[in-house]
Amino acid sequence: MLNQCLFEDQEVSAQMSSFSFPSSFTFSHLGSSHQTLKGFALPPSLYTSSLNETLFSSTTSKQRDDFSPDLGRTHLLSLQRSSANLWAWGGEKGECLSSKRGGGDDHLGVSAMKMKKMKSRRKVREPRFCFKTMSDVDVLDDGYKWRKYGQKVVKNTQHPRSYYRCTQDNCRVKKRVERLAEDPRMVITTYEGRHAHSPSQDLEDSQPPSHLNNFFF
DNA sequence: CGGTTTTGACCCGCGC
DNA sequence: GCGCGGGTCAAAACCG
Repeated sequence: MLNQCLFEDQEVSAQMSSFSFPSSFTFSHLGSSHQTLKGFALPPSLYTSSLNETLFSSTTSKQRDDFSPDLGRTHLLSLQRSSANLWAWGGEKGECLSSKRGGGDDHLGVSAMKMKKMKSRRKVREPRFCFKTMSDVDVLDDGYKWRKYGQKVVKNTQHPRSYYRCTQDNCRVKKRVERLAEDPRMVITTYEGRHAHSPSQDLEDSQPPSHLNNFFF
């Protein structure tokens, strides 16, 4: 397949299409070590060596019910089916998860408080962008600095999934990396959220383009 | 010594 | 209600 791009979310689709992705997306910085796509980082290998093996996908984390079943996104692995897909929709009813649980904080232990914190973070609706590419290395250099915060062996796969977070302050972008069970040569990289800064070097506060922000809010 | 990785524990959502 | 699977935390280990 060739640069298959799947959008499960109209909003994302609309915004992504503003730069004619994927059929005519261009990499003007091909010479540089990284490339960003309105905040999404695209590993160099993606467009320098294995474009024809790349599958793109994007979602703003709406419920899977919203996904149209005829998109042929079976390649997008369990991500689509994971309960984790439900984490960040926020909005909709405008109610936060913690209020739903109706519990008081008093009986929550320390870790429970932690989880509550996590949940409040999840309220934020963050787009996700997933692609697979053929690569020898698991972690593709996309120009951003990542810190690994977890690794998990997922069922029916012999390769662990790794979880990374952007090291930039105030940047909550995450990505996870795993190899395809059926084809270990393929690396699945899923970005969640959008960088509000430029790649790598910290540049004092960059200048977050406005069109970037409306992806977050 | 500061930042990163490793890894076991923990929590949550979901399906049965 | 319980067990399972996935995502995250955080202490310890590691590394430059």
